[in-house]
Amino acid sequence: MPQNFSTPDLSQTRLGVSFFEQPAVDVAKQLLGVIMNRRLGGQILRARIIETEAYLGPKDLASHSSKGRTARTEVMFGPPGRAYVYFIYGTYDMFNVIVGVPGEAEAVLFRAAEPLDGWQADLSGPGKLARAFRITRADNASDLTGDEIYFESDPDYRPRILKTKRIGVAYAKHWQHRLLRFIDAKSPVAAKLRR
DNA sequence: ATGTCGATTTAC
DNA sequence: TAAATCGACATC
Repeated sequence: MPQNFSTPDLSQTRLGVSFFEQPAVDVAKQLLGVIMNRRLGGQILRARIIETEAYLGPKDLASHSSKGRTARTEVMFGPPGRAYVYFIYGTYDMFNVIVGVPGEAEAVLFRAAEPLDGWQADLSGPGKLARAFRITRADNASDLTGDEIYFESDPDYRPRILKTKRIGVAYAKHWQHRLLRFIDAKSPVAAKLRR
């Protein structure tokens, strides 16, 4: 039986480690429009990412890595493409991906997304996004290029990228003013995001 | 051992 | 505009 060698390889659209090896700002921007996948038992939860924030390492006073290497931030100083999940306000888990050069502790926070495939969920905020995707501290340090949580590019989708200051980082001296939050203005959900 | 405060959300 | 809620981190 002759094999069909021209069968499209769907995994080509899946984002690998090299994508996450880029600087945080690049990853944060390129993540807009990307499809996030989470395998839960038999089904897969999917959503298009529409809001992210970049955190630039120990020098960035808004980043947890500016506190140095601690039990909590340890994963930030590790290899890119891994999850950094932390608990805050006694209620929410925040989902991030480590990016850039290992040891430089850059990260991107996932802040909002549009559910796909008829999935009814409110993903407009980092706490709500993580909760809906069932992501908790148990997922900390997990590989985001594997089969549990992974990302697919959608070359046909072109986001309209809006830049603003990051949310909730007023304590971060001059870093609070940096335009490190990225929103896809094309998304209907973008209209109701916090300003 | 104790106090402060947060990469948020929701309700008043 | 403020309360909820608890763990990380700093300080005593």
